[in-house]
Amino acid sequence: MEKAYEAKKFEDAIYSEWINSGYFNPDNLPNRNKEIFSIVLPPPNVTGQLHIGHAAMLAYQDLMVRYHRMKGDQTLWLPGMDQAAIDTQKMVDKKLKAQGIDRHQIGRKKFLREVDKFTQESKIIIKKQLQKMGSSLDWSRERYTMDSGSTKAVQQVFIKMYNDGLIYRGKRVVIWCPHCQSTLADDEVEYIEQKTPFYYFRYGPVIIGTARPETKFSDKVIVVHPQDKRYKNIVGKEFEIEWIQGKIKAKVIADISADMEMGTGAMTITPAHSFVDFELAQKYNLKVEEIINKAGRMTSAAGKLEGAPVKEAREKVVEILKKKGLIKKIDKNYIHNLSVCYRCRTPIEPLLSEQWFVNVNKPIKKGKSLKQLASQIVKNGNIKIIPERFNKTYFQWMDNLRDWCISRQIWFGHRIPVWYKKDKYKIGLKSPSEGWTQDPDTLDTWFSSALWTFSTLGWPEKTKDLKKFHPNTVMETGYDILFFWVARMILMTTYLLDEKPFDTVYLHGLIRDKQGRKMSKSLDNGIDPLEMIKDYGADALRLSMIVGSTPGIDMKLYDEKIAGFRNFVNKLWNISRFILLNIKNPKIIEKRPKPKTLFDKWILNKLDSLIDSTTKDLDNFNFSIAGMALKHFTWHDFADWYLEIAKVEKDKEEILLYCLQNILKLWHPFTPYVTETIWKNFKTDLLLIQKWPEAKYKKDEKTIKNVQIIQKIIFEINKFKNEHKINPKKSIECLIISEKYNDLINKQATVIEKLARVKHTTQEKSLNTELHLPNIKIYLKAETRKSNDKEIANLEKYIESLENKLNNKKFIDNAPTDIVKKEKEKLKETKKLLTKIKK
RNA sequence: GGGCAUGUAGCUCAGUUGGUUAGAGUGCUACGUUGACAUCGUAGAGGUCCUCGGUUCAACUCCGAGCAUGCCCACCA
Repeated sequence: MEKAYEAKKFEDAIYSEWINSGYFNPDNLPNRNKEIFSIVLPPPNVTGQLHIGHAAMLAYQDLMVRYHRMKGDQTLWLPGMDQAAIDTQKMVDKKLKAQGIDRHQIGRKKFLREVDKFTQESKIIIKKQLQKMGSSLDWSRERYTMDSGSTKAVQQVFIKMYNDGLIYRGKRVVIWCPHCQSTLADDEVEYIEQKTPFYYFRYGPVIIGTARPETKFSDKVIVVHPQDKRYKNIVGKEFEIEWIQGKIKAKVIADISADMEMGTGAMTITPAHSFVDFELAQKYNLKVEEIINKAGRMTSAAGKLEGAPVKEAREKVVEILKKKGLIKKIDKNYIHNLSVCYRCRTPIEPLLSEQWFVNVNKPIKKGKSLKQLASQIVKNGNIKIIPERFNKTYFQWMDNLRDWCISRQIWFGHRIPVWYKKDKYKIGLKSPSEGWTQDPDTLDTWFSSALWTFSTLGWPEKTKDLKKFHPNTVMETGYDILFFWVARMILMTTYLLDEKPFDTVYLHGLIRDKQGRKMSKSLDNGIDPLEMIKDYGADALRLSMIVGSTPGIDMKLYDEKIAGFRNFVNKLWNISRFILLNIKNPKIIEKRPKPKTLFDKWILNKLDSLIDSTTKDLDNFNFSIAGMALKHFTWHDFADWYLEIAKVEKDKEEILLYCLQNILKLWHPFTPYVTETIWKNFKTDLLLIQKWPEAKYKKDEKTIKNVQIIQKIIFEINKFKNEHKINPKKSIECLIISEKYNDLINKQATVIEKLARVKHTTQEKSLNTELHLPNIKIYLKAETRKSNDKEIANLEKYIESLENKLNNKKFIDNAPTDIVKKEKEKLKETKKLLTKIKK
């Protein structure tokens, strides 16, 4: 073994060994129990690069998967990729544009061939990157949201939902990007804060406020709140009003959607260009008239302004109303959020469009709608969300869910299985007969991802895998896609399979830069996981994202942090190196060896405790806590103490090996590469499939206490040397006297001598320094004498606080007796210590 | 506007049912390099646990109010 662990020398070869073993595939795993652990990889987009967020998700998932595999569970982690329709199409567009090609020139078929070429290449790159992290994914089951299986599932679902009356075609308000010429999903909208003039107009009997006067051409309804006293006497009446294009008739209705506090409390509605207004229009059966078209220009409803771009029309409308004296006030400091397309930053238009929708409100099963089913299954506790607080977020979103627009006006994606002939249309995969043309649109990319937990397992066929691995045990993903993905999976699965998609949702936080900013291309503050792996190794990168992170809470990541964990990985390497250097043919130690000395007992008891706690922590998703405890044990208990003891007390081969082997097993899910590399020294099966350690843990109080005393003695002597700038290597004369611990100290004399670098003597006279510990006196021969002022002050303060507590009758009366006893003991010992020091 | 989080050592963060003289890593300082490890060791300095109230014998921990920061949703009346 080399002096330092160089990750890049080993990682690739180790990964190949794992792959060749076939053990990533649960069908090949030996000695399985009945438990199932299944998890599906949230499919990365086929647009190319893996980012640090992916690395984090892989670290958490691989941790769980490796743990369960070692426990003997039938463990499946299924990989795959997502077509990311819009993103991918845009990237290919860009690539072609660089060659001077426009996709409309070459046509749909040729364009899709280009997309195919691009995604093929991309998949290979991503796969390699996923593997670099050490992900133990079952590649034999690799899937893609556009492969034949997925496609079949998507088509079948569409048809079933249509037949169940859950998918319909309708003219409804959608989010539209006039530049991209497509509908957008909610998450594809960004907001820019902007100052816009906000106009107040005289509109018959009321004043209305708006930032978008150009949409107001055909507003003919005034809405006020039913309890608004100001307008009580005009509700239900009709008024003739002077408006943009002359006189119009407008009636007043009362609805709770009007906010009394907002503006004047009265509003007019524009059903074709607002979700809220559209719903109101349906409720009251109002006419829905389009004012803006898909190109972002005014329609014939705007009369003379037909064809004008939105911005221009706004200015003109204001001018007209000004001339008519209908402007009451203009607020120039109004700030609002402008919605823009996330890709081209064009202001989006909510507008009426003929699209395909999923009806989330229609009662289907036992009178429950899709969204009610999806809500209920979480409410009933059938799906557990970690951290819990996201339940609330989930319900809020689900309860307010509107019909889901699933058609997209792009070429790449699952094509909508609908055929048109004049005004007729038919659902089906093939043209019904001559003269029918297929819908040119494709489905929202989330439609296929929503089926991911079961389409990957072979659904709609009733496969063995589906039966065995569905529902998934865990869904691990970032909280940022709780709505877009997690919620939609729950919705689709409860409807299609009558079950949940997974038992537990573990939502990790997002990775941020050192300043807490989101990582983005424009800021150029991204951390490339591959760079980090190259510099520090995959294990260090994984640890840096597991330890110190809490689910649902963002985490900052930066070089120094990863470097710190690289140091730990190296420490683990050197611990092993030290142990293995002296052992020629290291055997596997199956049984817990019999302890011979105090420290043997201690380390084995601590190890039992660690095995116990790590198992519990991993079962409870406390990854960070598990990692910290492991790290503490490995570095401090085992390396700093026990290995040093082993240099003094000989013949510890068995215990050292036993501890090391267990440490490696416990670490393996966290740091698979270095542990597997070290494990090779044992010349046996891969660590990957070693059995997870089990231990019956009972705290050995006495041993732990005794060791603490010895540690404290050594610590005090070291501290003394340090404070007096005595070379730690220099052995000084020492005498330790303790009635209470006489036996213990005598037995551990050699350990103390070696670790504290002292020489025992019986000649008390020559020893001019005394250190104080409860029930123990340490005499040292040293030139200097330290000042105790600060220590005395501290102790006096502490004693005072303890005395106050114990003099408090309420405390004595109310606190549990063992607490009182403990406090009394503390006081007694501290007092003793103080008098000794004062002397 | 509605909701959710976060606020603990210079920095990054732990702190699991209320009882610790409040912890880790990193950075800093000092001394060192002992049979593995300078990607190391030993020790030190450094904290009104955001503020104010309340519950309690006891609050970093529970409750309320406030301040600060971040995020999500709604909003172009």
